[in-house]
Amino acid sequence: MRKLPVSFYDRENVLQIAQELLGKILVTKLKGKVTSGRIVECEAYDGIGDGASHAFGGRRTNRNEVMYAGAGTAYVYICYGIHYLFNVVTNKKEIPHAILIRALEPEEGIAEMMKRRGKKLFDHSLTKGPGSLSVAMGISIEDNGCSLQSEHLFIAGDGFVPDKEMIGISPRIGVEAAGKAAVYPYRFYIRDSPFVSGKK
DNA sequence: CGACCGATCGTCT
DNA sequence: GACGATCGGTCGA
Repeated sequence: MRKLPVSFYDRENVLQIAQELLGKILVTKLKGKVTSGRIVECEAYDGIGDGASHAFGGRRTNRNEVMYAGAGTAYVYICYGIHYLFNVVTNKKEIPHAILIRALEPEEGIAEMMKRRGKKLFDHSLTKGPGSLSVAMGISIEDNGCSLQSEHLFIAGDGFVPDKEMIGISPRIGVEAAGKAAVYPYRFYIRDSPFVSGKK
């Protein structure tokens, strides 16, 4: 298992990177607890021309400032006042590309994830959906701006690459109000994974 | 199983 | 002062 280098994130085609993130492993190490999960669903947000992006039209505020940081930075923000949503920033500094991680298949530390989620029984909802996976992985607003080369939060590969036909593509979820961008096929997921959120 | 709805608060207008 | 890149519970079929 090998941490993805900055060069993985530092590329121009955010759709390509999003697709390549499927099958990679998100890892956190917090207070001695290791939790990890394989990425099975993500969405690309393609910079200032993307009507569904927080950076649409070059918008730049305290909240989304981290989107303008260099490749391989964590962008975490609060959604609906309740949920932390975890994104990875791609492309060069000042170019606000990002990928929202929407679902994982748990690997290590399942008991710890269940504890964080307040679950007694293991089921697919453990790491299904961006808000849920943040809780399971212990990701919070404190991780906003954190480098993904950190020891406590990173994404790694173990050589597994999903076959092309395992990958589904669809419009993004929850962006109905984004006009033209609402129908862009920027969501990527593993077709047969029960941990994928939304419709297949 | 699908549709609906309330929770909850930081962010931007 | 309105509005979310959501979740989980409830209700009805």
